[in-house]
Amino acid sequence: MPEGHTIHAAARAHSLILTGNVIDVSSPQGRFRSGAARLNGQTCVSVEAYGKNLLYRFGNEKVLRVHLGLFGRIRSYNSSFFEARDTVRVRFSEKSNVIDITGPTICKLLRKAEVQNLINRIGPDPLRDDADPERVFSRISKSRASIGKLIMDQSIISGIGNIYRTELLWRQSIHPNISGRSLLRFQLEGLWYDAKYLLRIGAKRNSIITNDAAIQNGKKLEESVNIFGKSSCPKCSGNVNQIAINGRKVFVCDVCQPFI
DNA sequence: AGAGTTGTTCAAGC
DNA sequence: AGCTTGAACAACTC
Repeated sequence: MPEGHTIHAAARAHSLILTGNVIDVSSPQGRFRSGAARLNGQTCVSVEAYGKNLLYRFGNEKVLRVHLGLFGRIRSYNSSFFEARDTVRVRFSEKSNVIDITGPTICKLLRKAEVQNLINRIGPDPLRDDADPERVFSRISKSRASIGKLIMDQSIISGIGNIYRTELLWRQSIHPNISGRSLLRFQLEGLWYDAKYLLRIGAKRNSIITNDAAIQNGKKLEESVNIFGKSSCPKCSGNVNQIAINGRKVFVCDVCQPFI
């Protein structure tokens, strides 16, 4: 049952107008159809990120939660004459600027209480000023699970994905299979502050850059990372092993990241 | 054309 | 309870 919500918003800070149907993604029919929406003129007052969640707040206190998941994309066009492809779930538009969102795993209007629940259940986000790293340290220190798993658990720390996981652990010389509770304080701090550093660069450049030497000019991912997808370690030239954690590839240098 | 992918969530079982 | 695994889902690229 497609439950369509119609929104028309002008985002002050981002100067966008959202027109179109915002529909729970669980509806297979939930897709944007040009001209299908009747607008109700709600103003988008802010756009905010909590980890990988984007929250678009509207003047009527409603909040649009967008999570791009693995396949979701946000594309912008300079012409409103670009017809939305039929996979578009939300279109923001203003004059000749258009932003389309496709493939989000979550794209849903939340009530106030649901927003609070969401914020409460996701871990501190290194990109946020209000994030408390002690919450992260204490969770990791209590867990027997591997740091490779914990660091990508969005309820413990939010924002880190598969590539940052590999790169962070390599940069901090920590083997992914070491259990969380055996990490030392300086290692926890190393991971947190490096995550902050790398994610800031990523947000600024709109690209994953973890190699200090990489000056990113539209280069490929492989030139911007250290060992993700690589077969040899840039530090010691040794062999890089590929392991799987929760079915995702993780790359490790057993020399630089000793499994103590 | 088929494989691969920068992710989450739920359910079930140990 | 904490942890693990598997499945489902998404849309596009090469």
